[in-house]
Amino acid sequence: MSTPAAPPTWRKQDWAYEQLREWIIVGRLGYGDRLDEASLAEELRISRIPLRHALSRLASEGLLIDRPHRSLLVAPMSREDAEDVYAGRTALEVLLATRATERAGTEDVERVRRVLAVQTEHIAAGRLEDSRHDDRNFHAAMYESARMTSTFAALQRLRLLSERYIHLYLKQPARLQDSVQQHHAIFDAFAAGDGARAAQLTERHVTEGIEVLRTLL
Amino acid sequence: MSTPAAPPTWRKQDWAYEQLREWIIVGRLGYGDRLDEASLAEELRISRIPLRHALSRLASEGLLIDRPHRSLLVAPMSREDAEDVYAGRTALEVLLATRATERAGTEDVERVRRVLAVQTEHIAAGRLEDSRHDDRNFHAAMYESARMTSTFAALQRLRLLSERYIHLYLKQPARLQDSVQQHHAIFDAFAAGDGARAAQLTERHVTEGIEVLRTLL
DNA sequence: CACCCGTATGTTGTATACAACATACGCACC
DNA sequence: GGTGCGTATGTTGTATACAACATACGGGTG
Repeated sequence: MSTPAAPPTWRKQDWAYEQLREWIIVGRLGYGDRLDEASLAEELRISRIPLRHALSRLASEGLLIDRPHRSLLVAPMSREDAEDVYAGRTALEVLLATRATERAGTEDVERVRRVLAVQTEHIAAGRLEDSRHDDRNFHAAMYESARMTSTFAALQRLRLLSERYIHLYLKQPARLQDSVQQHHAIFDAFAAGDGARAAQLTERHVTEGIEVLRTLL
Repeated sequence: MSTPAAPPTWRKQDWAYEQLREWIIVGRLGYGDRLDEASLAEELRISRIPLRHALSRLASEGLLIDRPHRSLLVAPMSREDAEDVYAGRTALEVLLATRATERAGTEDVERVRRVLAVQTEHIAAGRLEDSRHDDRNFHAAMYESARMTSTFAALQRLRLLSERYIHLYLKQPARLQDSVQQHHAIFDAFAAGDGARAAQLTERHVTEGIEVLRTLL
């Protein structure tokens, strides 16, 4: 078993959280798996205390189901859940794209431009493994301009839940090309200050995601 | 200090979570207050371990700010934050009201009717202290029909953040009358299967909340 | 043979003890 | 007198040990 030997630079609880989150997203931990605290703690080379912090955070974010006095469960995936998550995302992303465009200053536009340039480079270099990260970065950089930290946090919750689904299809290079092209289109509307168009393109961007998923679930 | 002496029926971490959440909502714990784990644990008559679970959950839900190796902070309130939270709520509640109405069966309508009846009784009996609870129950009962658990959870995050603001004005009996009247109107549209109208009334319901807040912040 | 209850086993929940880190203070040096 | 570093203090982070609860198994009883 490929237990990461690297000791954490920060708090173990944060490190464990990110590790477990990744395992859940890529399916190393799936629905029905037994989440035994002692075994997990041993595998991660930490004690149960920081592990429990990580688990409790994942539970409050919806990736795990908390059942008092019983083992935690990895939340099941389903087509209904994907539809649910994507519908919620659409509502919030449309709002955030609109406000972000309305409120963006020149430094905001530059920030998003830089993030998009990085993603474009990664695609050109064929670095598929960064795609989920780059995608998240682009939207985060853009929505930062909206100055809506609470709404953005609510969106982040839904985005996190959708990452397991995104993982299902983002390995296909063609999808990455589509995605980055759409990002460029959204960015153009954003930079031009056309909020309605940025929102419309964002809605379409999210919608295409669920459409692809419908063919896979 | 009125430390509740009642021992928890369930896990202490859950009890502490609810206790602290309430203290934050009603302002007994406010921005700038020192959240010292040892003192809080002593006050709640529990050890630091369950307390830390409660704190970490509140932090991941946005009521507290987590700064590694430093005391947690109660998240500040501001007019900008209220605008943010209410804008996000509007987007999600409109979506949920629409879907709830579309998907509701007769048993769903009956459930919401019962909840609304309870609230109406409480108002008539002058039990103001239940108002926040009843308000939450009504919307939860209705949105349950939407069968969108993830989107609903994202909304709950925003609703939780708004409860501190709601607390500012919900003590006024006149507001309660308005609120329950609006609930009846929303319920009528919901029961009639008129999703567009239910959504419109819901949007107005939320909007009135932020409008009242603008006069107070 | 079916059902129920007591017990054994294992897992989660909590407390206590210790280690690591951050901050503030004071002393020395410039 | 001001600045910087070392140390003291206090708080958070983690580990270990124990208690409480849930489940599964087995013996007893109808």
